[in-house]
Order: sequence, then structure tokens, then C-alpha cells
Amino acid sequence: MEYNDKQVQIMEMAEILFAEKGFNGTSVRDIAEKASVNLAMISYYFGSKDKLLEALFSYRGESIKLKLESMIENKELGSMEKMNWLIDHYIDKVMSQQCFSRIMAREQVMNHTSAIAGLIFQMKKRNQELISKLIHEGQKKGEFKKSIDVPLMMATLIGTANSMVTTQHYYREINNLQSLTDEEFHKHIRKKLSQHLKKIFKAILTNEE
Amino acid sequence: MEYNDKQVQIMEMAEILFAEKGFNGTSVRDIAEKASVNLAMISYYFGSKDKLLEALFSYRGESIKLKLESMIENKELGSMEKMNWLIDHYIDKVMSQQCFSRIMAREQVMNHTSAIAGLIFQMKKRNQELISKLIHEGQKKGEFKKSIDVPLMMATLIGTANSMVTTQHYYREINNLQSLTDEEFHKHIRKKLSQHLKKIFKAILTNEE
DNA sequence: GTTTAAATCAAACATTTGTTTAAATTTGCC
DNA sequence: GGCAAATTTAAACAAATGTTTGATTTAAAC
Repeated sequence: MEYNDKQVQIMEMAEILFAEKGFNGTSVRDIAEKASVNLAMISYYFGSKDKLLEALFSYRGESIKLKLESMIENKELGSMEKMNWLIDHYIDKVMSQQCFSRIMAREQVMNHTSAIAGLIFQMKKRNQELISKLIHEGQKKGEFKKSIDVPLMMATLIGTANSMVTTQHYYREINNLQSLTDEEFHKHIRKKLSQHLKKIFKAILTNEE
Repeated sequence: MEYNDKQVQIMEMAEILFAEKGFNGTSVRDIAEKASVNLAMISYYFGSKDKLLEALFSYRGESIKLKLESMIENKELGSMEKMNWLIDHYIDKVMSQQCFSRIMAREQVMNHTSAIAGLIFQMKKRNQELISKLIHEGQKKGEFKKSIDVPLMMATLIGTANSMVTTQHYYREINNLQSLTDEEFHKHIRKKLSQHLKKIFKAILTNEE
């Protein structure tokens, strides 16, 4: 799907508001004002508020897909290297699309009947399959141990990253990092998160006992 | 704060609806119908819909506080034992109060200006302090290693547990556990989560390198 | 310059929202 | 039974909601 400038502007302003106040907490008038367009333009371009959210998901979902697959097929990388790459890739995605990550985190908690729930389920399933593939490959090569619970691992990857994104202001306060610029602070979080998750995954994937 | 039967009924039905459809997605009429009370009773007892949510938080927040402190003071347990106890305690709380956990998970993502945000911050800070205390004790005794990022650890504990609660239906489907009763399934998740998190925490707290 | 379609706008639409009112009913107490 | 307070009710309230309308402006094509 292609979107023109005005549509993109509406989606991106809506994204900010949805992240901040929730889908139901944001009115189409809020969105129209923030995007500096007339109220009716939202229905005109997207049909409805619900469809606007769906459009946002398709807009943001677009960018993710491709890189993962080609990385997994790469024969030159070891399984643990791939895993670490995947961790960094995921952190990157979450940190650079924080608003969208928040929306997803919230919508996941919601009722499982909406159109959005279906989209999220698709994404989740895709990722699950890719990671499973990676892990089985690592097990075959003897780099990973035998019994690994993939959904639990994903819960830790996704849950930890989401939790950090949604509570980063606590983190900043507690660690006295107010002197850093936003950019420096985000870089700091990325690095810490990356180290943390890699250590965890190494323990889960290799430590026998 | 003491609540009479009718107030409790309203709060518990509201809890279910908030968890399912979100705070803003739930109308006071929905709540009144589900709780089988007249619409006006909600304002009568709680003042407003916002105050009802606050009441729910105070109602659910009450039960948590005490046990943790006495456990931490216990001199007979090793630091790692305490940590494991804490993990199981937290899993228990999340699994037995799933609706409330969902609400908290969602409200955390929201704007940080509401009255609820303050309550959540308080809870978070309390827990953080207790865990820090536990960890420093373990470090003093030489059971834990030196550099540990407590907020990151909490993000993993809370994030993983939340993620499992909110996506348990995926987990059930993927692992072909539909034949289990709900109770059996929850027991299964608890056990898996417990093993998983204990292994992670052991790795984080003790593995030097 | 005229024509046709797309874009923009203010206004209005019907619902739904949270809350209040004021009357009716129930309850506990003497 | 009679009284006062607490509870419950249906109705009404104003404000906010998502969406549509129909007129007006802009842009593009010929």
C-alpha cells in the first residue's frame, strides 16, 4: 500500500497520540489538530478511525520483514552470532519505533477479536518460526543445547525490551542519567539491553545442567 | 480502605472489563450491567469512573506489601534462595491476578501524568528497593557477583511474566496444550516460567566473566 | 479558459459518553 | 409503626464522540 504525504502525516501524528493516550483515549479531533488537517480528512483518506489504526500497522509492519530471512540463510555466521544479531536487530527496531512499540504492547493486552489482533498474531507467528529455525539449526550444529522453549525465550526478549521502553524514565531517574541528551541516553539503553539479553540468551542456549 | 460487598462486586466486574477492553474502551454502563447494579451506583460509591480505577488499584495493591519484607529479613535463607522465592512469589501474583496484571501492564504504557501513574511508580520503587537490598546482601556474602543492573533485571522479571500472561493463548496453541484444563495449563505455565526465570537469574547473578 | 476530479472545509448528524438529579425504596433504630 | 439515613432507581443533562454532508476551493487535463 502506498500512502501520500498527507496520509503519512496523519498516521505519524496518530501514532504519537495513540502511544501516549491509547487508541480509545485519542479522539479523531485530537489527531486532526495535531496533524493540522481538517477533521473530515481522516474519514476521507482512511474511512474510519479503526481503519486508520490498521493502516498504521500496515505502514509500520512493512519495513520489518525482509532483513531477517536473508540473515538466517547466511552460511558464514555461527548460530550464536545470528542470535546476537537478532537481539540487536530487535532492540534497534523497538528503540527506533518506540511509539509504535508502545501501541503494539498495549494492543496485545486487549481483546483478541479485533482486526489488529490478527495482524499482531501474524507478526508473532512469523518471528516465532524464524527463531525456531535458527535454534534448530544451532542444535543440529551442536552449538545450542537440546531442550529450549522458544515461546518462553521470545517472552523474555520481547518482554524485557518492551518493559525497558515503557519504563525508561524510571531507569533514567534511578541511574542519575538526566545529564545525558536523549540521544546519548537511548544509546546507553541500547547497549545495556544488548549486553543483558545476550548474556541471558547465552545462558539459556548453551549452559547444560 | 474498606469496601462493602456491592463495591467489591463493581470493582471486580470493572477489573474484568478494563482488562479486556481497556479503561477508555469500557463505559460505566458496561460496568453497571456486568455488575448488575444501577448506573448511578458507580458515581454514588466511587465518585467517578477515574476514582473507581484508583479504588481498584488500592484494593488490589493492599494484598501485596507485607510478605516480601519479612522474607527478606529472614536470616536462615541464602540470598539465592530468597531470590528464587521472590521469583515464585511474583509469578504467583501475576498468574492469580491476571486481569489486574493486564490493566497494570497497559496503564504503565500510558501517559505519566495520571493519578494511576503515581501509584504504579510507588509500587515499582518499593519493589526496586527491596530487590536492591536483597542483591546487596548477596553481594556482601559473596553469593552474587559485583556489577548487577537491578532495573534491567526487573525489566526481565516483569516483562517476561507479563508477556507470558498476555500471550498465553499463543503459547497454548503452539505447544498443543488445548487438552489441558485451564487450571492444569496455568500450573504448567507457572512451572515453566519459574524454571526459566530462575535459570536466567542464576546466570545473571553468579556467572562471572 | 473550460471541464472534471480530487481535496478541503465548516457545519450538522446521531450516538455514546460520564455524571447528576430528584423521586422512590429499603434499611436500621427508637 | 414511625423516623431518618442509606440505598436504589429511571430520567435527564451537557459534553464529547465518530462519521457524513454538501458546498467550496484547488489541481490537473484537455
